Amino acid sequence: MTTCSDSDNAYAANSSPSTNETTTPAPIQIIKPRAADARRMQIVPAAGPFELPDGWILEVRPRAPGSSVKADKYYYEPETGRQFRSLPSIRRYLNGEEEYKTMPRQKHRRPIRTMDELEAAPQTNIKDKVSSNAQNKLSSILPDGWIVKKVPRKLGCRSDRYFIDPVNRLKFRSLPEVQRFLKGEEYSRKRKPMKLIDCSVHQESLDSRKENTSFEIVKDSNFGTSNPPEKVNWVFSGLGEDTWRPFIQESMVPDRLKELWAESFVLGMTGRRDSVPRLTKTEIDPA
DNA sequence: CGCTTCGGCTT
DNA sequence: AAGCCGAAGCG
Repeated sequence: MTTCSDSDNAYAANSSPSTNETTTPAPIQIIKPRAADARRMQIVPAAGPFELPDGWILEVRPRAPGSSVKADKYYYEPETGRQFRSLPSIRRYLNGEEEYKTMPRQKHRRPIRTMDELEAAPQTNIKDKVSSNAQNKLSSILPDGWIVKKVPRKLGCRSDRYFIDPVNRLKFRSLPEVQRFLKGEEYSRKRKPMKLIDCSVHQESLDSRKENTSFEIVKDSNFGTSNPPEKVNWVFSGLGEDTWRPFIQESMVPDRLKELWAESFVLGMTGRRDSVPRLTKTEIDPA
């Protein structure tokens, strides 16, 4: 069973006579005809396919040419003129949901505070085997110091990975993207790396980061010779000083190292571009 | 417009 | 299963 209204997108079916490429086309309004025998009341299934109810208005507002997104859609309820930004939002509205405008968010889980909780937590895969093929692949592709961020999805059990270059403060979505970047390939408007946001202190930006997120730092060949970490999980454990806590396999990272990493991590995310420290063997070895 | 998440397709 | 990536959803 596939959800969503597949891509039956009601773009103005090539009936637009002007085939100008350079100018931004004007918004197009499509009024969905009301079926003669349209039922007064419509049952709206909470999940599954859902399409624009009869009589509703769809406005397609094209974006500037070359934009990574072709157009934005706006929907209007016929009687009230109430505007909606998406079909799911309309469905929520018709279902009588109070907060129909925004997607329902997963409840915040209580931050993890203890080792026991950490081990019990499903997504903080500390127990991952360190030397899997995947891990080796990461190490071989990603330059020293790069970070892999794994973001569990709100729904379902999948995750999205991001590859972060802390020095340039860029974020990529796949290894091929990273490789293209490293090769100095041009990137088109699409496929442009994302800039790392400045999440330095305070309010909204921090709030939106409360959820438990697992980070892995990919092995850095400079990270010492005796017992180099293949991977570190950074576990966000609530607000306060000791917020990001690195774990290697099961055990805590020695304090000195931890400090260096934390420093590098935080500065990489928030600091001035020119002040990002590089971890070097000499800094670490003395430990 | 830009970012996050979803979801289909590929590997 | 995991990864890639287009695109929906929405701030």
